[in-house]
Amino acid sequence: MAEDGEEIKIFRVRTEDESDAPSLADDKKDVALEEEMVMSLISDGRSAFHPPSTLSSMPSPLPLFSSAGFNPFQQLAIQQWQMLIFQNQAMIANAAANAFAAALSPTFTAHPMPASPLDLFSRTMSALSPLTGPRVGMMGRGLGGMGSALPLASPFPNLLNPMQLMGYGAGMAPSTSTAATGRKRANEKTKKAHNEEDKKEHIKKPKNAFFFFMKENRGVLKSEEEWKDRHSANLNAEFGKRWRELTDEEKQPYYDMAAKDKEDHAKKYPNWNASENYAIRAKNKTKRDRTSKPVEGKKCRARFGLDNQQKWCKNCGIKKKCIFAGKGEEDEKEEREINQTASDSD
DNA sequence: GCGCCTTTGAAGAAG
DNA sequence: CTTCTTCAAAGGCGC
Repeated sequence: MAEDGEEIKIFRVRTEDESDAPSLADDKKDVALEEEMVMSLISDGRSAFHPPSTLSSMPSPLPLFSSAGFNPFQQLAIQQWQMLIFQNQAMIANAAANAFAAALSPTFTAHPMPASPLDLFSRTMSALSPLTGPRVGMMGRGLGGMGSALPLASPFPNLLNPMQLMGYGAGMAPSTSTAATGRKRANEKTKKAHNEEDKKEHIKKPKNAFFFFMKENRGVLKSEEEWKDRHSANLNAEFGKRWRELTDEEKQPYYDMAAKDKEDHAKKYPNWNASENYAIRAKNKTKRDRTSKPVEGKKCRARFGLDNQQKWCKNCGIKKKCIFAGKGEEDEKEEREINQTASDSD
């Protein structure tokens, strides 16, 4: 538990109760409009990023993010996302408001103001992530006093975002990366994918709730000064701590994501079995012995020795059956020896 | 290039 | 049925 003065930062999700009720109807209208746009985007069945007539007649979007240097598919995705974002300035403003609230809130230090258009773009991408759904995700904390932040519904449930195309997971954004770094990572990923195509397809396990929690909040934790340069293992330990501090209700959205992931996985790979992955790495891996406890299961005499009888269990102390040991012939013989030694010394 | 670290939860294997 | 083991993710580090 928290010590005096120690601040516990827990990644909580916003519930509907916390959202801004008066704006709900407007938001629903916006979402419906945007869903219609998205449906028109994907209706030709060829590309989710095919420009619909309504968008192609729009004025040029703001130059939020240069798509120069990316491959044509990524460029198209970026440009079209910019168009969508251009139409969703309320959301962008909301992202900025959230970030501003975060900067002002004494209990929330994770999110300073967007440092650049790219930063703002990245955050918006994160907020619109299909994975994030109707939740605020990384911006869910520290908004208590604002009241003006709009709920960030995800209007594009079927749309990939450019960050994912560039190799970043949903909810993640290259906070300080340059476009060149993004390209490098994308190329590495592509190269790796090609190599893996040669081998048998490796179907990964669906993620559990805790992994969704980590995935969604890793960027947030890493933006905190204390955790900025820490090793992943340290971060994960912290995630474990924060996860345990969440209530069941707060964990529920992550369990829902895991259930959805499991369901999708089962649909996609109906014949897949988790054990298919078991031997892939294990055969090259020295098995870590996590169970070996040197003298576990033996009697107190063997565990602690005759010189440490004060550590023996109650039963051993009164020459009865040891509560730790399994009893076999050897044990009985050993016990007889103890008894004999004890009576000899009397 | 690959295992380790570190977490939780799901699932399969083993007892 | 219970317990144990593996693997999902992340990314720096060491061999």
